[in-house]
Amino acid sequence: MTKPPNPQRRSQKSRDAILTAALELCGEEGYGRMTIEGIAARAGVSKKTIYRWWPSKGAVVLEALHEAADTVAPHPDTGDFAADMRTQMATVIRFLSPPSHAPLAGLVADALRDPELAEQMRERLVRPRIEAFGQRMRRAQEQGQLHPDADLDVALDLFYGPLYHRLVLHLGLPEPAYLDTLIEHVIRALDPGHGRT
Amino acid sequence: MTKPPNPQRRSQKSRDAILTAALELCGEEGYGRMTIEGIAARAGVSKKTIYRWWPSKGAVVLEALHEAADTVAPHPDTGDFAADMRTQMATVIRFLSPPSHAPLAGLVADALRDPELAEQMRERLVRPRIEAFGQRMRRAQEQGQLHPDADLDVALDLFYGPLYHRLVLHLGLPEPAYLDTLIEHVIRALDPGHGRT
Amino acid sequence: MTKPPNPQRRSQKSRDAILTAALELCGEEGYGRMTIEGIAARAGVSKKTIYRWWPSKGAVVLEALHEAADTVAPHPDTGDFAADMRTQMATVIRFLSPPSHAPLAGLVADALRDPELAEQMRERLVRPRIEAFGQRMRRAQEQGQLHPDADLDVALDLFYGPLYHRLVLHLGLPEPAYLDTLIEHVIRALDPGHGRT
Amino acid sequence: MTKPPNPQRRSQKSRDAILTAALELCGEEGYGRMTIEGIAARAGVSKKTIYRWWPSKGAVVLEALHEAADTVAPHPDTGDFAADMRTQMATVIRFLSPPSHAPLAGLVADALRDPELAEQMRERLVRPRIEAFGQRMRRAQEQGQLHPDADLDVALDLFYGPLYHRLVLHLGLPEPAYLDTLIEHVIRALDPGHGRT
DNA sequence: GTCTAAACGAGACGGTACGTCTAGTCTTTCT
DNA sequence: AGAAAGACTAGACGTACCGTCTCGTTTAGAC
Repeated sequence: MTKPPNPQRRSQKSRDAILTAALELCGEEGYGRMTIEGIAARAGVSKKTIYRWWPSKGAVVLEALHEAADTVAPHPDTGDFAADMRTQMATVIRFLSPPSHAPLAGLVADALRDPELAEQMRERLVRPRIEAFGQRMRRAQEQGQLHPDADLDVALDLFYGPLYHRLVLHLGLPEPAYLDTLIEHVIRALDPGHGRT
Repeated sequence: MTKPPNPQRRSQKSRDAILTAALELCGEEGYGRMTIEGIAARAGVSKKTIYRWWPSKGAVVLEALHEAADTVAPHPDTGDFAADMRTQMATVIRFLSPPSHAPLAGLVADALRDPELAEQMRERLVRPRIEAFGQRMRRAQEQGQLHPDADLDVALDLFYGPLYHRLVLHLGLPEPAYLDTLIEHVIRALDPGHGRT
Repeated sequence: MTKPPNPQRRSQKSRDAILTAALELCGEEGYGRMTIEGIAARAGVSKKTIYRWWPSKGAVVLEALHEAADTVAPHPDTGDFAADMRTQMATVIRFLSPPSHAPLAGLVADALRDPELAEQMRERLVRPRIEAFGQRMRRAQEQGQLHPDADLDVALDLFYGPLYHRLVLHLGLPEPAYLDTLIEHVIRALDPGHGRT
Repeated sequence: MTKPPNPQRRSQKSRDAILTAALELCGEEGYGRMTIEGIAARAGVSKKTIYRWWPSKGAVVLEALHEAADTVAPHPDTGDFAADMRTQMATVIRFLSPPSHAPLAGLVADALRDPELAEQMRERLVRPRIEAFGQRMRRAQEQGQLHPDADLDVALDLFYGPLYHRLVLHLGLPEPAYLDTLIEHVIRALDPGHGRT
């Protein structure tokens, strides 16, 4: 019944102010204490304008992260796969700390109870990063730094699983030394040639 | 200043009704839509009684899960470590999948924004299961099914990390065949003898 | 600072559509539920166009009523003053009764909280009708049907006061028989010869 | 579905604070600009508490007026009916004039678009005053100051009609001298013995 | 077996944020 | 330049829960 707004007439200024305010407030007060009203006030924007373009607080944060994310944690390629993974994962860890103020952690929490948001998060935020990881991994295989039969899915699970496991069970994100240990184990796991003789 | 209530005079009937109502409502409406008011109404209990004994909705669900959990996913010991892990992890996966995932997923979501709850969850729900996993792993080492130098933390991260990673990023929990692949990789990773020649 | 629009370039079509839409909506949904947005939508006109020419919803309705009113309740002159008053007042009563009372009652309500609108209503809608009543009364005096010293203000108050009194206190507008009784009383009151002996 | 609140547990303090705040705000900002939010803030009360006991702003003002009204305009009885009417009507006029006219005028305006409120206003605010007027009038008849056949309804219409007529059409409430003239006319009208011989 | 203190049910309270609504302004595009 | 379309800021609306706070009413341990 209520016809959708016309995106062509959208105010770029308001959009930017909203996304900026959301990230700021998330950092200052934590995702949980941040409210739509607070975002509107900070951005100097009417609540209506937020509700016109986003269905929920999570959707705003998702778009803000999407906007910022490409520059945040790219996969470097220095030629040393293990070292590059260490660099990239350290960035991700920094991005998830501290959990209560991390936009991504809040988004993860909301997505656990909002399937629509979960799908958006997966498709817009997660998938592209999985893709980027896949490309880096394939280069590592071509350069002989990773076994050519290594499975992308398994690699993803073993590299990043520990991070989210520790994040959501509050076991403490890995320290650098432990991160090295983890990466070493995973690379070994991905080499099927190392099975028992 | 408000003195704590006397646990000796606590009504067992109310406590049980509250925990039962919480799990029921969680299943029926979802964790997010469940409210303290709703639990009180369903349990035939005053809101005050809930707030007297628990600080938050999450704490109620945590206790309800704690009550139910010991029986949920014990670590079997048939003598075959890989097979036992497969069995146990399959149980965990079932527990993390719809429709039964609501209470735990909701709890995880709340804990991401409530450090107090996060600590309770870790100490009461997670730690005991880590301990149980540790015992099973040590037996596997004694029986020569796992390398004696295998690191407990790494093992935990690599076995269970993929599950939570996939849960919170909504990538779909592992199917049985893929679960086998994962376990195989992890056991290989835990064997330092499989390092480069 | 915003200069007034040039009335010469005003679109007659828009003006008519707005006034028509206002009266229609007033009848269909009631004055209170009618909105400027609704009028604009119904008239196929931009809100801006309404605000350009009228300061408020009340002003639109006022103009619409003004347009329609001259033909509504003229003072007949059959030579019988009492009978003519009965006719005219019956018309007014019909105008103040459901379902047609919506525009005027709404206007009256708005004017009670908007002095600007109140003044417009008095000058454009009320004054001309008082003038018309005055002319009819003076003819009645010339024809000897009303005492030559009868006071116009008092006559107006006593004839029409009961109508508005009953309208705004929701006491029910006069039935025909009671209207006769009222008119009889008023005409008697206006004859100072009928003072105490 | 939503069961009504229990009046026995109602907080008298909140009720009084709300009614007081409503009348104060009405005087300070005017009925139209007064909001439920404003009343709640001024009274130090939650909006919910207002909505729990009253359906609308008008209902609050109605109750506040009802509370205050008995003491406002009683019908004196000095033995001189005309003089007493003059006194009482002057009080009413003062009550309907700025700045004190705000609550009643606002209520009248709201009642014109809210039938429920209109009925409440009539039954709780208007009827009792009509009854009081009727009693005074009957005493005047017994004391021979008013014709024994004088009609209560007509008397009410002719005495008070001019006040409301002038109020809602913004013609200016009667000055004292004109009030005398009016009363004189009305008393004459109510004496059927003064008809033409 | 009373007595009595505290836990209980019920639910009203002050708050906060929600998501919706309309007012009135401003911007863009078309005629 | 006027008008249509409609996005914008502003802010009140009425609702939902929150967590706190009385109220009487059980009820269980101590006397």
